[in-house]
Amino acid sequence: MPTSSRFAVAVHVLATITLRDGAPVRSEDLAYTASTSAVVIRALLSRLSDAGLTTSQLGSGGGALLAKPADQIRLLDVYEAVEDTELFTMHRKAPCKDCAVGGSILEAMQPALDRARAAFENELARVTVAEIAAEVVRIGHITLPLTW
Amino acid sequence: MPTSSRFAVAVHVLATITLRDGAPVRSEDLAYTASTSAVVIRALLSRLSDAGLTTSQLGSGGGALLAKPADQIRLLDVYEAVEDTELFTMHRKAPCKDCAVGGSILEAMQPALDRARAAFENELARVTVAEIAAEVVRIGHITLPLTW
DNA sequence: GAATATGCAAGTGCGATTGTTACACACTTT
DNA sequence: AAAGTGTGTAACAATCGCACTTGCATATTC
Repeated sequence: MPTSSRFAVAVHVLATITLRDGAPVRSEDLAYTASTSAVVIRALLSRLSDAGLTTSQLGSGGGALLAKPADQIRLLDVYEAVEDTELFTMHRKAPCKDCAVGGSILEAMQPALDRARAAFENELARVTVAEIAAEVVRIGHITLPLTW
Repeated sequence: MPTSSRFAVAVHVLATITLRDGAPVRSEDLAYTASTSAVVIRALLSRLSDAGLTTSQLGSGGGALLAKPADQIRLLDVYEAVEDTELFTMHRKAPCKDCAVGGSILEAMQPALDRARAAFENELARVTVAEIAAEVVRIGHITLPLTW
């Protein structure tokens, strides 16, 4: 399963921008801290921007900024902005519809899977980027404002 | 996020075996209802067997059987038996440890991600294969015992 | 002994993710 | 205005896991 690391990197990026407190952060710098490339970061920022979480500032001294306060960005918002695949992947080819079980297994599973997904999303909705950023400060003994 | 369809197919397989009520089911027949190949099913059954959920019977008239009652097999057991990847995929390359955020972002996110995962697993633990099989019967208007 | 069914290994095809390179475009500064 | 800076995007290669197929050894039932 090519599983994507986009969610983790996106939270990393948003926490970094948050701690810069208003100063734009270049995709190149974000790429450095996240151990990836600037192109990947820009693709990520493109999704975050589409979701209304960030904005970008062109030209010298430019970079990425938050489009709204960090305490109003939930991890669920980030997750939905950057993650493409469903939590559960069903049969690659639809099950045999003429079979007793195959004909209704998907419908039979759905409520249970929906509840699991809802519980999952509910927890992600409880945490904001601001809280993650605060945790970073607490754990890392960082002195603000951030220099690097 | 998992992109394998193993979990869905495994639940399908277990529900089918459940409704056969004691009669072994050949991997070839399971492959047919799940629209896949017998080799894929056998690989799946190998994992389920390792987890103590199924057993296999060789020879003519053989096939897969449940290793314990269907109402004692939780969807969480199935999920853990067949799914390899973590719910959240972290950075492909570890983030820059010398950076203010990179040095502690993983640790900072972990509690929130753990809560989401726990909520997810908790819901999957509430549902059993027996309940899914009962839903299949209810939705599909099936007359037991299962002929196909 | 013959037929049946599982278990497993090797090789192919496919799709998503990530990384790389290249270039056009917009904005800021001098 | 011109130069420098940074974003946005496209095209391509590399990698990885999943799923499919083929082939065969092994164990069990009839």
